[in-house]
Amino acid sequence: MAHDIAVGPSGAVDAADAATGDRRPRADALRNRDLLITAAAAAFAARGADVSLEDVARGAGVGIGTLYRHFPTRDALVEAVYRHEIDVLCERADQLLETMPPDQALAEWMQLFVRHVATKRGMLSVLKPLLSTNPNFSDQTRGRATEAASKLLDAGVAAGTVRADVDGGDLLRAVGGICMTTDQERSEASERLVGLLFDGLRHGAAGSAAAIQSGDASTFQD
Amino acid sequence: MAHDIAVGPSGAVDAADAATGDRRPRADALRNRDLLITAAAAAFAARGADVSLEDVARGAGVGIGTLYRHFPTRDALVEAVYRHEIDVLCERADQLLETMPPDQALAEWMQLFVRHVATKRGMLSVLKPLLSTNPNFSDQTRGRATEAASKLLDAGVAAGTVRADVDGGDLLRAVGGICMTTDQERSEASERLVGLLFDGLRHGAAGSAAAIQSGDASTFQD
DNA sequence: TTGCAAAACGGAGGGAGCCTCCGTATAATA
DNA sequence: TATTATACGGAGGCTCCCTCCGTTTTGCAA
Repeated sequence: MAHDIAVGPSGAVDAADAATGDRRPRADALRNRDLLITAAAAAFAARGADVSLEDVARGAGVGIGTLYRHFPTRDALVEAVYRHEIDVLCERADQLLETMPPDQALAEWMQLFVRHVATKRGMLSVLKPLLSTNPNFSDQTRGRATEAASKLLDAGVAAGTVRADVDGGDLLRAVGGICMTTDQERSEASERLVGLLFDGLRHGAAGSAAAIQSGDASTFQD
Repeated sequence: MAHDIAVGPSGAVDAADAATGDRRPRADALRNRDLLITAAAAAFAARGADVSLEDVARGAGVGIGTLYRHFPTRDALVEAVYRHEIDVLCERADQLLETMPPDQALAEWMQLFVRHVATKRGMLSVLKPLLSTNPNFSDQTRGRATEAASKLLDAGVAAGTVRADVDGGDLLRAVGGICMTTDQERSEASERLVGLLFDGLRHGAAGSAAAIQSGDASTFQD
């Protein structure tokens, strides 16, 4: 699943790679890396944030030393698992934009985000503390999600159905924050709150007065 | 704090008291409890979430056994420190309601919440993982905050300036969640997001159309 | 004041997880 | 096949967690 994370084909290795002396990893290294990510995902989902890394290594069938070589910190391991989840959401943003009006796509994506997070119960308990504690966690990965959020927002702004003074990063933080405070049984509450946020996003849009007066105010009442 | 548990005239001791064996805590126990809370607050603020409880005990000048007797879990200790912070916010809610219109008080309180949280940097790194991971954390304390939020919301709903389909718990979760995703340097971003949320709260209020048409749409533009 | 439980104290110690280090095994290369 | 750069694995040292129990202190009553 995460093969593309590894260094690309040797032809694509750029000057920086040459400078640091990077070279193509050995086959067993690549294989073990994947085994570890898979085992970690399973362990986190099943047993939550506090799994011992020794257990993860055991689950992957490798030694603890191998785990630490690939992922020097616990965070690094979590991030590798996390990245895949984000990829899924980013892809969906594009799909949504292709199949419905921007504001609807945005609303849909925000809800999708909540549901997606709610599904990953075990993972969530791992991510939550990390995301909330470490602002530098996964700048790169978060950047991809921010990009997706921005794309949706921009499309809405261009269509005049979404206000212009919120950026993708802000939106992501808000939605993420809401997800973080609710547990699985309350995911319905999250959806309501995210709906609320979305209403805020429409409020003040270029064409909002018209939308409101036409009685289209409450988007998430169904 | 638990003095009222103590009995009146000895003759009035009832079966329940005798059964649970409740009695007034000893003076040294009370003193050590306070010492521990103070030391913990300092340690958390200075060194973040990962202080060893052994260090906290040392800082308070008591043994580790004493710490564990008073606070059987790390969470219990954090909660004791946390409670005080919440008390401050609850008091402010009442004050605000007395001095300004409900919706304005609500907006003000939400912003106050953000700023208050942003100030407690060190504490925050302790609270965040806890609040987000443990849904049962401090039901009681959280209950007090929820109550304050509900009071503000209810007043707004009664005045027709706030929509009626959001409860205090939801609001608290949303604001708390937003705080959690932003760090100190970005507290200004949190304020913007909370403002956004507030706009969502007004949108759909009994009197919202009038408010919007009177040009009072953007509350947080100053 | 003195004596006596009851309550609280403190820290040793067993257990668990973290992470490093280095001898051994293995894939890539010639 | 021989060589060497890489990667593997797990023992071991360290820290922290938390419990347990002998010692100390406090509050109460005589």
